[in-house]
Amino acid sequence: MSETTQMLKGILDGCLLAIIKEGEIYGYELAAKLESYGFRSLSEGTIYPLLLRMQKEGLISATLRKSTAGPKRKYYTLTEKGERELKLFIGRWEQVSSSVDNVLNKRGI
Amino acid sequence: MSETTQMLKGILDGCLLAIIKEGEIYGYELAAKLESYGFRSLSEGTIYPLLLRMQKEGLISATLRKSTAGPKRKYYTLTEKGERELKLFIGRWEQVSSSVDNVLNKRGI
DNA sequence: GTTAAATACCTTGCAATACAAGATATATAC
DNA sequence: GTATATATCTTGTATTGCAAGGTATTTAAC
Repeated sequence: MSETTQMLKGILDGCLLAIIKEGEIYGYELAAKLESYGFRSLSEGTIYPLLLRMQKEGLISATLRKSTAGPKRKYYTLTEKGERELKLFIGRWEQVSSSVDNVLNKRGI
Repeated sequence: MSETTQMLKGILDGCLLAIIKEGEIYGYELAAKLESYGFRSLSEGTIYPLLLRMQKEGLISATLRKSTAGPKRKYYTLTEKGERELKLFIGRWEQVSSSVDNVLNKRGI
């Protein structure tokens, strides 16, 4: 297991929501986009199950479309519930990341 | 399970190392310190197993001392291996947190 | 037309870890 | 002796990233 694996837990789902909010996108493209944002190569074994889970939870919805080169693509968009969850995620992230930064910079609140 | 629980995975151990590096400290005190840095009440069921694990891995070492009010305290200090691990953690944290910030601020590298 | 490569998606099972719940022990104050 | 605050540990559960392996489609090369 990679060293950053544990660190991504509870973070990846929010990042996917944030990217999907920018505009309709399909899984394969998402993986590339995450890498462009600085995430080290995330495997499909990570992304596809996550997307399915979030779809089942009603955070995102999917529509199939034909591709110009390959099998059908599954395009995802954010639902209202997904937008609310994204806001909650951002709040949690700000709380946690500022706490960590406080610890690393050695100053209390 | 709390919402931030998953987000703390792979982050807490590094934060403990960073606090222990500041100076000898025991578990009970550590919990209070974490809260002062902004972490919401972390239970002892989280902290003590983590400390034991890190001790077993040789990242920290412990000495028992009498307390003025209560049972003996177990004071922890950082080992050399722990210092190296702390540096690695900081590198991982900077990589991951900047990636997340990139996603949330919607700008690629 | 068959083969190869790139695209695109899914499933199963494992490993790691935060935490709830419960247990134990010491010292002080009443 | 009883209550309270201090201080530590153990067991079991839930969640989730990911490796490994599988399937299907389109285009291009041979």
